[in-house]
Amino acid sequence: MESILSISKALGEKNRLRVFLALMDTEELCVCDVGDFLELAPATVSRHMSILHQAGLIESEKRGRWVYYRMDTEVDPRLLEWIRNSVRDAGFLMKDRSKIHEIVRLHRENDHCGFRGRKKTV
Amino acid sequence: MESILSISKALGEKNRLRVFLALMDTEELCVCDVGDFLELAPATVSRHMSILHQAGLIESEKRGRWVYYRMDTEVDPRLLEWIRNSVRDAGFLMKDRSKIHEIVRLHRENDHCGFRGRKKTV
DNA sequence: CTATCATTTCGTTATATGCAGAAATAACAA
DNA sequence: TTGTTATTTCTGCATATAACGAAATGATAG
Repeated sequence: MESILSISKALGEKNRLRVFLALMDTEELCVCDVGDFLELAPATVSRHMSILHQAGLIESEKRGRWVYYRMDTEVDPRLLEWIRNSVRDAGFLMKDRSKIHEIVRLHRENDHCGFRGRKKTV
Repeated sequence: MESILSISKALGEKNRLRVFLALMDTEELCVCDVGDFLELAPATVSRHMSILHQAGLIESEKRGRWVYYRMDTEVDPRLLEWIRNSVRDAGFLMKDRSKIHEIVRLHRENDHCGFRGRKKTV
């Protein structure tokens, strides 16, 4: 029951659910990808990812300066089936999908967040 | 996505999850059954049931003075499969299971909560 | 009708949680 | 080394939510 509870808590917050759905559609994301995606501060994103991780929904891998998150391969396929099926409608999802793909594209071409971030163009 | 979110929120609270699991194992429960089960005030129980109801997880039927809640027949079977499978372990569940059955038995024999409730036996 | 019981709604309080900023840690580049 | 970027942890604040009691509502019994 603890696992149902922690998973439900993890997915019961809009931003975390959006990240998880994005990771069902994207190989891997680092914290700065997600930061641009959700438009939240890195500290906040880090905390959200930690909650998803502790629920066993995602796994992390550190490569160089970046921590990449992806779907945990151990996630119960029954859960994924329910989610995939429930998300069929989702005009919302289309927007998020193109958004995350665009962000990943930019981040991989340039140096992740580096090309902007703290650099005020004012 | 809204449905995933509201369902996850609904099940992401321990007492609501316990009620939902109980309803996967019990035909129907009224508010006072659940009150004795969770050991919470009727007002609190009513609110929890309302949240489960709004998430589409349970349906209600008023019969006489009582409102009976049961699993909503429209709940996605994929969700139920995940839950059923995740709950296999659950030594906790055994305690809750016998507790709810005992409460229902007592309530159906006597007049629901009436035989005690506000009547302090001190 | 009046009384009683079950439930819901409302108001209040305590706790939990999302958020950002600052500081700490880690990895690399120069 | 020093500087830069990415991430995490910590702290404080604002909002969300779970809890109760009291009052309102609905239904039945007398």
